[in-house]
Amino acid sequence: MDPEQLSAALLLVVRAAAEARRAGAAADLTVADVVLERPKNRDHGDWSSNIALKLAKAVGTNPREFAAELVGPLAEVPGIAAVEVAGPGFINIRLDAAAAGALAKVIVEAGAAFGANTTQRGNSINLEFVSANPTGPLHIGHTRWAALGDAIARLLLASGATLVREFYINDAGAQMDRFGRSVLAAVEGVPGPEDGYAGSYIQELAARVRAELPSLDALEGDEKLHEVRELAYRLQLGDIQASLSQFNVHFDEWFSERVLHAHVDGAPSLVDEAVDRLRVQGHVFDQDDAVWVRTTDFGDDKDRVIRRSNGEYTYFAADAAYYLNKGDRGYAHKIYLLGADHHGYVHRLKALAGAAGDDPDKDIEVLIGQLVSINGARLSKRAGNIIELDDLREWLGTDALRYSLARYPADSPLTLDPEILQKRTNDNPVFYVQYAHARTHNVARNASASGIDRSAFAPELLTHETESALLGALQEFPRLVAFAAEVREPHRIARYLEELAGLYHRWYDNCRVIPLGDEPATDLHRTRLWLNDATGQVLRNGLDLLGVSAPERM
RNA sequence: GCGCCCGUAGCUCAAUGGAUAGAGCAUCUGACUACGGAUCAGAAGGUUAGGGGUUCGAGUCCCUUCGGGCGCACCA
Repeated sequence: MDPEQLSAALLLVVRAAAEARRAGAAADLTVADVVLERPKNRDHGDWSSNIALKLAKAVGTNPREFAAELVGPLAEVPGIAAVEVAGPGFINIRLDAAAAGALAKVIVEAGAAFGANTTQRGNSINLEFVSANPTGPLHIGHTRWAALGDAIARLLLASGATLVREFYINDAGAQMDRFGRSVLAAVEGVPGPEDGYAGSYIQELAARVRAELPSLDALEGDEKLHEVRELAYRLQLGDIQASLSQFNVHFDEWFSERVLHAHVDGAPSLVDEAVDRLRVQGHVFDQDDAVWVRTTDFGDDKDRVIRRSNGEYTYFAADAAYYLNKGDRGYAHKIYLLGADHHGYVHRLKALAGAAGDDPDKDIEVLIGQLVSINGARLSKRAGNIIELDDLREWLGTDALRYSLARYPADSPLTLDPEILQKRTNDNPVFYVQYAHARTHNVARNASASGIDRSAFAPELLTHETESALLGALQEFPRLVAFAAEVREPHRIARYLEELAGLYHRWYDNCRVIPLGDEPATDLHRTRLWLNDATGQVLRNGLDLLGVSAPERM
């Protein structure tokens, strides 16, 4: 018996009880109103409903009394073993062992698909994240957005959304010239410009540029600068792409800002068109020889210049064109994952959506992630004291790194302690979860060697307290995936996996799959193997949603 | 000054307006002739920064004070 069936049964009972009281409010009730929760405290049963607390007033009684009227009919529902009223009027439901245990087989048969759901079906989403300037290597902040963004993408895809992972390449602004001049200076062995990039990676890029462009010395002036800049840009972007790929983050679209500024066959650029399109919507005005967008109409604290008095576009103009382009490509819903140092940009992006005629509350979503730091130090690419994604990955491994970063909500500032991250202990709970998964495979291997197989399935035998708890957690997984996708919070998957791993270890301690000594193999052992394998499957599916591997041996 | 985020156990952090606010680490006490102990059982640890409000019910929502982070360009 799954939660949907239980909700449907509860709905029927509630309707009948409300009608008996001649309360019209019950007629409008749907399954969505009858929310079942898995109680935190196992003593409160397998499932719990607060429906009596919510409806008591509407049906003209108090919660406990209304709840009491639901208990009898509910207890008659097949698969329900016990129903009781608790506290202020909660209804606690306990399933019988066979109804709860049937899930083990469902999971094993569904395999990798268990957890997939359709709650996001029909949503066409553009998820933009990382979007680092191609002027230097990815640092720990980018690493956090990469881990988080990719996990959010996996959650939404598992929930049925149409989604593209997109990386916006800021390759058209003044920072590219500073980058080019910095590399050129290094190539020529002279000090870099004061406003340039100073990390040691500039020297490395210069060496690679020299090696790949032996004819460089024949060039001069702007031509030389241009060649150096473009080659260094390609090399740096290639490095970024390789870093992310090794980090198991694969973008579907690498969108170059230059596309927005290009005049194809002399035609207006996408940026030109974007300003015109915003003007048509009525949110653009001219003042002091500049062109402005009235972003204050959408909550910004001041209006923003989109085209300067000298005729050049601001960065904001490219963003406007980019936003419109995403819509033109068919993505009704645009999600931006930005660092907290860009939070001042949220109102502007919302205003863009509004000025484009979209709904700022629905069509655009900006997720702000707080900064990551190490030992309290703020990291700066320009100062050159960054900690690179590549170094972190080699140091800690993709699995531990991705898991640690996806384990916390984005809006919680995160301080990584190198000392703790180096330890292979429960400070890195990924080891706890992965070990539980490896253990399920070990048990399955041993079972096979002992002649225990899945030839019999008798779920009514799964009566131990730890089996009931384990089944309860397994049952929650599809709803959790849907919820985590809806609120864009992958850390809920990580926390769930830790709980599930703990429940598995406790079950393992109490319930043997393989007979001890001369004990004969029974259907109980065989049925437990189903539960063992089901748990391994859910651990694997959950880890996969976080982009973390599930080793069969450790 | 204005805006956004945060403040929860000694530490790192959870908690969809629900029941006695939970995990891990650290501390203390136990379980290895083992389906790999990278595990498990138990103890201790809290005025959810302070105050007010909303309601059947507030760590969560609203107001306010204090403390911390970040941001407030015709830069990108």
